[in-house]
Amino acid sequence: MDKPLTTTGYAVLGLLAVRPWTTYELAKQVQRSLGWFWPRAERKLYDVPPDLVTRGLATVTEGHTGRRARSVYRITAAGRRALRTWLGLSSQPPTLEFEAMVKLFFADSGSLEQLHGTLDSVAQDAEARRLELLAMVEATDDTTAEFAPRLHINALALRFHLDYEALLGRWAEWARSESASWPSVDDPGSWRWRDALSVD
Amino acid sequence: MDKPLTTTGYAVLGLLAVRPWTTYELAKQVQRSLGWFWPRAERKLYDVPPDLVTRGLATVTEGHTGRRARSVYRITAAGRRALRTWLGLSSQPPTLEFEAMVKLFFADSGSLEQLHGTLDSVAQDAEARRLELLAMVEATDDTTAEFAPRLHINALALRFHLDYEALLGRWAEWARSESASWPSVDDPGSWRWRDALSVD
DNA sequence: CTCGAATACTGCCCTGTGCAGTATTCTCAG
DNA sequence: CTGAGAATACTGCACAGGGCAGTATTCGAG
Repeated sequence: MDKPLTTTGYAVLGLLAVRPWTTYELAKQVQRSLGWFWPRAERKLYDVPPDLVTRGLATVTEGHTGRRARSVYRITAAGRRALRTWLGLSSQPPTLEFEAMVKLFFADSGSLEQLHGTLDSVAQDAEARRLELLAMVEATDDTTAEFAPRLHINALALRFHLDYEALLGRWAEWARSESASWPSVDDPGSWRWRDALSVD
Repeated sequence: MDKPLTTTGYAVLGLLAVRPWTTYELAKQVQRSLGWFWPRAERKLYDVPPDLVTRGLATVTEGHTGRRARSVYRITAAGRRALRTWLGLSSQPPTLEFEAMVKLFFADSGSLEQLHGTLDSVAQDAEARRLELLAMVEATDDTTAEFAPRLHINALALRFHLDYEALLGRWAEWARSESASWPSVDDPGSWRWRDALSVD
């Protein structure tokens, strides 16, 4: 098993570089913080730390709370080196999975009402996530935050995600109002598609 | 196998609603058009059409070019009904997988130079994809385009993707110049993270 | 006529998801 | 002090999906 570590592996290694974690904490923390740009099912995150141990990138301390198991994982020096090396490698381009856009793309097989419903949901969901991000910013306190020495880096990521959710919301509202002028979903009437694609 | 169709299944069904396709064409077409918002490996797309046939949503005509097999898939009436029903269902929120953002998030385990390299790549890749999209717009001709009656819908999707790539590029350039003022990757000096998160 | 590109797939192993299931410990309302 | 529900701490299983290698045929340009 000298296959290269996956991005998910490096993501967990990155968290271990901040402080030691139990698997359970790790599984929750990945979803809270990295979940915004590297979403992974909780299930998967239970497999990753033991794999890091077999690779010598982390160590495990098996403890317990009463009768219940509780494994604490710590990064090793080799783990820090591997992480640092990885930070210098080139990255895969971002990939977007956007189910509502698939529905929009095939909207002419349905009704204008269905398209409007899809776009309204996109706008509402994006706004909900934007408010969730803003609440996280509000709740951040320089003195008590767990990641206090990492707040400047967090801010760069948050700036992107706030703007990204805002873009989603604005686009969905724009698309809804543009398509509202169409006689039907497969006939845009006098609507000129090139006007919608002008580079401003 | 009365499990619900996956989004990938509906995506292929949607293409079949436009016109009949061979598996090979389908595999290429999904990557060219839907690939921007529903990326799937070519390999996977060879499994989908036969599955649609077993569900009665498509039919297959086994033909050949010389000695080589060539299966043409067509949507059925049941397929069109299934597609139409699906267009009215709610969608999963968009998910973003952004490896470079994981690298940014753990940038304090590396150097400022590594962070700048990551951000430069993000900006360059985003600009390359934006130009690719603009070239697609330029090349579109109302009279000959294969998807001529669908250009208005295409334009809504393209507007999003152009703005999305522009956002990626602008964000990466902004993050690079902001972080350029930091004394080191784990010390932002006098840089105030709250200023970066103001809502304008 | 030849060689490389395009066509047309299949097998295999791995990553990752979703869901159900199991069991223990903590917390707080009554 | 007690009982119920939330949080902790996982595992198994089936299925979706990705990456890569491999196979073979046909087309088109020089």
